[in-house]
Amino acid sequence: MIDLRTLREDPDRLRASQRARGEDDAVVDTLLDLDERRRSALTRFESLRAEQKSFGKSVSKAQGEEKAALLARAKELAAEVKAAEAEAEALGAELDELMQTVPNIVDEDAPHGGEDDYVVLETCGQPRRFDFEPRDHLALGELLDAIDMERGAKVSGSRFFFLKGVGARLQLGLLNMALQQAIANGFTPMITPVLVKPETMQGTGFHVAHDKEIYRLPEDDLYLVGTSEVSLAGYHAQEILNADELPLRYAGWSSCFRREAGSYGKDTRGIIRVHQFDKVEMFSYVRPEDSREEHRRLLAWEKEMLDALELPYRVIDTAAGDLGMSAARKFDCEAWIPSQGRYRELTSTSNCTEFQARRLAVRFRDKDGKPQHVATLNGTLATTRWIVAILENHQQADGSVVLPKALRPYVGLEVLEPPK
RNA sequence: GGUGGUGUCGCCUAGUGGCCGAGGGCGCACGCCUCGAAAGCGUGUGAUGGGGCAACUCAUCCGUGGGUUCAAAUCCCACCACCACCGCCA
Repeated sequence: MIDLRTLREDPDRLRASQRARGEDDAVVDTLLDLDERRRSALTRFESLRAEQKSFGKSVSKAQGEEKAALLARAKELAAEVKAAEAEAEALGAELDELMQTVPNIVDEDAPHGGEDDYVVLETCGQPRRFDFEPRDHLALGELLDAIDMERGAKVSGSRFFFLKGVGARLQLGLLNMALQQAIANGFTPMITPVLVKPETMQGTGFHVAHDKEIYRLPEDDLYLVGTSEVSLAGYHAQEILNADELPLRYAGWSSCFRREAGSYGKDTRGIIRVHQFDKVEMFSYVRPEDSREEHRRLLAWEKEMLDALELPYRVIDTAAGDLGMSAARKFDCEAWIPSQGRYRELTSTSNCTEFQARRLAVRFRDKDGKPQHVATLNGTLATTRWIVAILENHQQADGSVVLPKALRPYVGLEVLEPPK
């Protein structure tokens, strides 16, 4: 949620942001008008209510006929108060509903434009030259008896899979390595709920009612998270944190669930795009003025992981039109995928500034003792998809895969070999 | 799933329709006292929104949401969380 007071003082900022995202900036005028009407309705209600309260006093003191007369007037007043309150509430609800649909104000440094208008910030490592025809990750996964898509589909449908044997070990090792790195960098490891209440989902910036990505359990009014970011953002909801405990950094380990509606026919082979995967996610609560620096730190930690795994990748600065609801800026790291001859997203780090905190009411006390919203940020440290890059980039002609040194102790193997 | 109990300002607690427009204690902050501190004494002590340059002021908030009433922390209903016991089950 954006800040209403900022909007009143500087509506052009939101207009510019909306245009950068390629969205309608007329919403600004609608918001301002609604806000104005709500405030005057609220003032009307409040003065009526004050009158009612003082009037009620005289009723309790009066006796006999006088009391009866006062009671009659009091009843009228009560009705007026009720009507005024209802009006203020209705306008408040209307405003709130509209506010819920307004995305975060984008960072002015974010590139303008849509999905293809990203800016490549840097390229790290060189795509490897193969002296044989490299296999794709699924061919390797099947050869290694590590990935079983067919039985995944049998049991759960398309885009589900089993990780088996060295595949299971690889994922556990990878995620554990990520978690250990996070711990070394001061993060508190967390294993989070994967089912959350609607207000948690909504507060993080996902539309429970409209988002096509979300799995729902309507009978229980619970929602499967697409990332532990959701649970970690909700973790401190409704709290006022101590300024001296910031920044708070959590590393969440969870399964993630995505419906992938509308991506029919895209990435249908293998585990690039699946309904359920596992992820270690970094999540930071910081002072708003520290959020840009923290964003760079998260990016640096992502790169540390990718470097340790000896993967060639590039870093892109996502354009405004391709940012999610909550993000003011987003950097993605994309690893080279030899079988596709292109870079694919492995990590994504977003600076959500105070947007999520405002919705979830996560605050801290500033120097003057006043509560202020924190800024929240998130970034990927490892996911199931990374297996794709590891298998493909480190494969050998016989289908075996030489694990990068840093990963070996976590997997307990140096080379993944096809079973005899 | 069932039965019973509990839910008040950071913590503990008072409060069974108007004197609660929430009292007290602890904690915390400031002041007095002191060479300094402790103790003691005094003052203050939340959130949200509206108005105001400001001191300030008005409204809302007693788990959440409804309802009854001129008036609700207090009465009624539903829900949630926690505790205890019972039943069922990885």
